[in-house]
Amino acid sequence: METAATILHADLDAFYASVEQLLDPSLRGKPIAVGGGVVLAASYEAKAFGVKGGMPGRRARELCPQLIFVGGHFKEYSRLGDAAMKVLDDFTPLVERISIDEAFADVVGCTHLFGSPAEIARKIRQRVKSELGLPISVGVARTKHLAKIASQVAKPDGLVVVDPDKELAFLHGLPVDLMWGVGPVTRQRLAERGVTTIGELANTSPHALDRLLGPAAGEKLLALAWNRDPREIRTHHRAQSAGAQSALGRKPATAHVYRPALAHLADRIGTRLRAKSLAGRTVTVRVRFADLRSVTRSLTLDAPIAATASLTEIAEELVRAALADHPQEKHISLVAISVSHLEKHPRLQLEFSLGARHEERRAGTRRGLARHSADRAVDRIRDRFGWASIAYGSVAFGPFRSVPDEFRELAEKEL
DNA sequence: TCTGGGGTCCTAGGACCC
DNA sequence: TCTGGGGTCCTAGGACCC
Repeated sequence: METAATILHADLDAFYASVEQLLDPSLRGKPIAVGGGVVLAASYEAKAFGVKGGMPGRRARELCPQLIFVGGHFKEYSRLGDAAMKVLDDFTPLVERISIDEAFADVVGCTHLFGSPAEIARKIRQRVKSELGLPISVGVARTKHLAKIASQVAKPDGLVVVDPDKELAFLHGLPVDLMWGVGPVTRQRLAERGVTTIGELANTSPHALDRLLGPAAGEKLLALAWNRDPREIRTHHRAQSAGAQSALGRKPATAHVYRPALAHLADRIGTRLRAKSLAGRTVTVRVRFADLRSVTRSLTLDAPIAATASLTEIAEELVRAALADHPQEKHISLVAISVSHLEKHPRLQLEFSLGARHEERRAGTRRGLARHSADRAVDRIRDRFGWASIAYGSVAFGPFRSVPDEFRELAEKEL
């Protein structure tokens, strides 16, 4: 017997822009963009002009002179995204939240209560519309990959159900870039071989795909093109890393530029880690030069750290080393820090391994403990009075604010 | 006015161990 | 003096996703 199509992929349409149009009826039916310097989200009316997320605001205005920029109601995005996803929870516990506006759900165990998967999908769409006032598209299929493609095809504000016996007929006529894992580079490489549809990809030799995309990617795409998707619904997974970045414009590659930026980033990351009693062993920095090329440097420690001052020091050292390797680069446009190899830390056994010799190790231990209690004091003050109520020395003036912190938080994954 | 921010996974080379 | 190979970890870079 064939497996039934019980996987749903639900995706709120042009989410931030739809929320703005919901909150301000005068914006409905008009091309709007959330953001300013950069477009964070565009309404469908704006997308019709070619306006897309991530696009510089100036470029967007060129494409669509009547474009209306609106500020973000971040609290509302968070509330409405959660509320929409909670509608899925009312049908099944098997929900995998992908982001603020997107989730998979498996309704295999609840059709006897609520009807067929297609009927459940209709109910979900109807409830999100009537209770929250937001359009949401849903794809229904036997696999996650196909359900996701179905919801993309359904947009805007639609429902597409893929019957198990019509899967390949549905899939093979679609362009390759609808597939999970095909971005601009892969799409271009495939196009150079004359492969533009998923059907053409499916009929390309494994050997050719190997050479073109590498063994793992080739095999994966071929499996997906034949609708063999091994991925299952994962109800809760935790992030493997925590990071933060800051675009700087075009700034001299000097310590007095990157030091306060790194301190701010380390502060954000350290706060998040400590809030979840986590610490990480690997610190990675990225430096992007003025021409947008970037380099990374990383360091893996013996023991995990979470103290802001330690993260800052290591990040500074790594950035110094990266810049020293590229002395001809005089300007930088972005710095980033990421902390990985995360571990739950039961006690204050942190940052002990800063020196090789015994004395140094003891000094390092004392310093680590002192840093940890300083961080805890700051964390507690922020819990009561808000994040901006206190900051580390040179960060106090918060000079790097290309994007509001509230927007950053929307993109953070659960640690 | 030269493009935001938070993530995941894969590859490839080298060090090191057995 | 020359010769094998597997496994794991670390580092750097890159593609991709939302």
